[in-house]
Amino acid sequence: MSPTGTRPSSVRDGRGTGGTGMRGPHRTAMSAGLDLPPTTVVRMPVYLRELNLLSRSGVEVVSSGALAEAVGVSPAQLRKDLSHLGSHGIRGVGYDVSRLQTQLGREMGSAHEWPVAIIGLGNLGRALAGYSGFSSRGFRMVALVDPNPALVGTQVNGLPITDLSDLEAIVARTGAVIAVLATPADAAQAVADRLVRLGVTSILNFAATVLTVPGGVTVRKVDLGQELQILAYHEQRKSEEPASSSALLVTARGDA
Amino acid sequence: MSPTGTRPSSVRDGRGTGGTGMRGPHRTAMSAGLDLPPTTVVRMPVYLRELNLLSRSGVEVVSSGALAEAVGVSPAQLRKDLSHLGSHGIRGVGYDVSRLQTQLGREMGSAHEWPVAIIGLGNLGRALAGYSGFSSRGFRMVALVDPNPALVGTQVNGLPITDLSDLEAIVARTGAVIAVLATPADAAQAVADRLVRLGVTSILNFAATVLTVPGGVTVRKVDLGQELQILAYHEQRKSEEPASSSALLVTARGDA
DNA sequence: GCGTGTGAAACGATTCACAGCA
DNA sequence: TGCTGTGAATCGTTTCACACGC
Repeated sequence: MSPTGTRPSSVRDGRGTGGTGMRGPHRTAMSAGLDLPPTTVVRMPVYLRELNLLSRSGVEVVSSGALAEAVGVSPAQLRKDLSHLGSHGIRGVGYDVSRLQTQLGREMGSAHEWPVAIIGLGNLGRALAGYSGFSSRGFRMVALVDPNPALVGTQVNGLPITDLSDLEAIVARTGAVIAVLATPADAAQAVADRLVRLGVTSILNFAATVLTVPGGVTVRKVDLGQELQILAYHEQRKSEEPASSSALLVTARGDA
Repeated sequence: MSPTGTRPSSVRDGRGTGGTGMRGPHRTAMSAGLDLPPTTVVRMPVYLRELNLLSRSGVEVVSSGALAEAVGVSPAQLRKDLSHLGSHGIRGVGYDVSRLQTQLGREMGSAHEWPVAIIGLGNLGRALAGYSGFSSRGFRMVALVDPNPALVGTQVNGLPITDLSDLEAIVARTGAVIAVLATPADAAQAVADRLVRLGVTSILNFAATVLTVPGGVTVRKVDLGQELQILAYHEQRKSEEPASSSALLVTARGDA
């Protein structure tokens, strides 16, 4: 899509890598900055979560086979993924759970708590505001914003809802760099534009619309209706299929 | 794909369909049942949504370039995706919006309304029960199930919550083949097992755990904490990067 | 022996580039 | 002329298979 500069800030790549060239893996032995393949990045949080679970149950060492099975990937894939962070396993044994946990956590940015703003507090936004899976993974909701006068001033999970017109002030004050967009689809782009102007560089978009943002801003879209439609496609295929004898249908795994 | 590998029960088998036989509404003898590439399947609902929008605004013809830009993919990719459904565009002109809409809708299973059950009505489950993006895309919530006595009997969006112990009865009665799992992580696998036994063959899993299901059952996982962690990873990289000269880092598009 | 780490092979998805047709 | 449809080239991801070290 690179071409078509029709609209304003579409952008897409740039793949700035170039520059000083030194960027590949192993920039420094210690600490992060690794350029992981996108598919690996997506799986890392899953590994991390499983490691936390293992750690909590007192497991100290885990093999790629065992961990892989727990998270539903192949052992080879797990090893390849982990190898991107350098070599931390012990041959013939496995991985030290707590070491790997630390290493992976640092790489994924779990080292500190990220302040998050939620824009749009309808049913979904309110559910997200109280979602325990956020806080347990190192995120703290610091701002709830909605234009609805009936909501402004009320609290969700102990945090007051601020009026949309105060978006700039509250984001600046709380220092949120990650925003969760749970507005109606037709409001999403306008809000995203304001957020970007404020310095927000990561957006989790629940609105069923494609956001256009400048380079340097990361957007992840979660479209719940889309997910169900994907399932419907598979359902339909199954029902059409006349129980073909040798069929061995594959199960789609997560992937996002 | 099929991560199979060493997994225990996973995959294997030819479609449990057996038992209750064909559940899905009509098998619509006519029309495809095309085996689309997984990445294409994921994008189809996005195209479909945009087509609905265009249709509603009276647009009758759209080019791959225009449609592609609206949904954030490259024109070549869009054409390739659509070409899987056969040739429906007009060279030199573009695609007939309503024709494409119909064709795509049929292929994705939007031809009829799918009955859906939601298990787990905590904050998230309740939000999903009232989520307009489901009904507007051809899904109808027909059963809400939760073990909490305080919730059982109350209504969400006009639909009463049933006790978990009545899961079998309500699923059988409503004929739901698609289920949305919004239970705590530690309850998810057990509920999934029961659902599968009941003939449910598609599960949208919001619990932060990997489900193991027999072959023929499709699972899609939506892990909200994971999504934020992916954003955190990118945030971290940006903050570590000392504003490398001409850096113009990439924006992650969908994922899958 | 066992399990990691990793090149190399296989596979799949995306992009390119252009022939073909309205 | 303009845009679709599509083989061919490219790129990225996954899987294989085996050398290496505990």
